[in-house]
Amino acid sequence: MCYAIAFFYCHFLLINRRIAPMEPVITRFAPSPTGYLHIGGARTALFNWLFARHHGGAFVLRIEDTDQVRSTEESVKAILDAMEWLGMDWDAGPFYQRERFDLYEDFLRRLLDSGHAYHCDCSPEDLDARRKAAMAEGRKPKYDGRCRDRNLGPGAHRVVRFRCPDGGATVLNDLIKGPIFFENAELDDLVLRRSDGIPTYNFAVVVDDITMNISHVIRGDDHVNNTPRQILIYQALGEPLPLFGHVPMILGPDRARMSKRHGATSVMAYKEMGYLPQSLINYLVRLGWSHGDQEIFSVGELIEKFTLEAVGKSASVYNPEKLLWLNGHYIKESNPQELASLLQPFLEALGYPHREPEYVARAAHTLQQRSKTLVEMAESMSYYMLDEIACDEGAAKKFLKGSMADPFRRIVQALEEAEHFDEPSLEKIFERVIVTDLNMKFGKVAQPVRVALTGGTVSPGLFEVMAVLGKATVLKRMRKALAYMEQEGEN
RNA sequence: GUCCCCAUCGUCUAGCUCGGUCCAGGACACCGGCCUUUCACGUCGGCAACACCGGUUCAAAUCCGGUUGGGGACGCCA
Repeated sequence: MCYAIAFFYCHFLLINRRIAPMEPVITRFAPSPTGYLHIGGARTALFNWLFARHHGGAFVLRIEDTDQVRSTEESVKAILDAMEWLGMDWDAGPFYQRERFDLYEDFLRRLLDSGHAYHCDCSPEDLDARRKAAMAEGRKPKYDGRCRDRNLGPGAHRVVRFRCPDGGATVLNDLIKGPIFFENAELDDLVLRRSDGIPTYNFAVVVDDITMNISHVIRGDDHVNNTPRQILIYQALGEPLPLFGHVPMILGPDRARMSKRHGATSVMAYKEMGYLPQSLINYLVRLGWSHGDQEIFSVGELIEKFTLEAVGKSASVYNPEKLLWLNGHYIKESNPQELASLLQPFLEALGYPHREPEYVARAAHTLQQRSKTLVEMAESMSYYMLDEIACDEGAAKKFLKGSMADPFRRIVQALEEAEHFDEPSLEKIFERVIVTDLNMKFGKVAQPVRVALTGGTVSPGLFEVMAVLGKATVLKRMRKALAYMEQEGEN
């Protein structure tokens, strides 16, 4: 019976929507400034942003700071910084709920006047005790309605509660999950205004979404149960409903809700770890959303292709390895000049001396295929950046043998005479000296040269490295290695 | 405990709307071959899933019911 009514209601909503399409599209991201922007929040923001951009609508940023105790200005700044880094620009805001208290009062007045709200003087301690008792007896821990009909006026230590209908059902016609039915009897008389006069979240969001003309409320799954209460408030106010879309949660590897203990959850931590914003965007959008088999999306493509219909219903597990892979992909795709400037803070952090951006770009270019983060790339660049390289002792012992002294001497000599120091020329020189003159395999000398030049056994192709380093540096390092080998030879 | 949601490879997912084209496709990770001056990149190949039970049907990953499992919500937090 209830379902029949609910179904009918849904049908009504659908028809209604077709007749009066909600134009224009206005979405919002409404974080509470109680910490940094985390992965989950960023994805919610992203979906809202993409949806608005896709429809040529507006994206609003609103700071939900009604929690006086936990909200901080640093958090606001951290969130804005992260939004900016990810490239999600907003068309209006940021709005602060603290600055809108008068507005909430107006709406509260309407509810009070129409009898949809009432004052309540139950103390928090008392409520807590009653909730616990109800739980213990297996009853729903909802407000028991004690003050409902006491006709209390305003006063100190009194809150304002919403008078929830006793019967009937409320339908949430979710854009992602489909219709969801709630018995109103399950809902309770939620607090709209605290005893200190500050509105609660559930009331403030409704007022804000109404007054900001939000057409689509796209938010986390964890808000599903709040939605019927909010719908009831809209109805009590006689205001039209926005459309709701609840996106599934992001879980940690243990399938529990993502939290700090699952590792880095702060967006900005990824910046510090040398991730590119487009990697995070691309990774995040694919958690819950897909477009056939495609994995790589530019932001432009996302705006073009993003729809709520393609968002899945089930929660997804956060997988940092795939993000790493994507970052490697975008590093390969980046142009070296850009990379060089992005690299700058990481190079400085490692204490390398300053080098020309053009030089850094050429060095970075040789490492694009083998770096998954900017941090990794910066670390790999030590032999490009430092004058005195640190040589791995094991590698030196193994490869800088006395038997290599002769080939090295010849290489040095040939290099000294070299007119051009580009890759093809260098390759020709080595070909001549090693293969033709000495009848040796290039592979024989490659590792020793690599150790001489980079101090280690892992690096980009030798000719690439030499071309970047330049004649003077190459010769200096080759001679130094030669000296080491001659010394070894004597022992 | 009550309410709500979800359920395809280890993970992200395609397919489910319109049941046969799916002994289930792609990607990450993993394993192996090739390429090769190291490491990577690239490339080729491999491993690996429709949670379970029942129903509807000539036919079910796709529809229905139940079970189990997982998640979320039950605040004068958001």
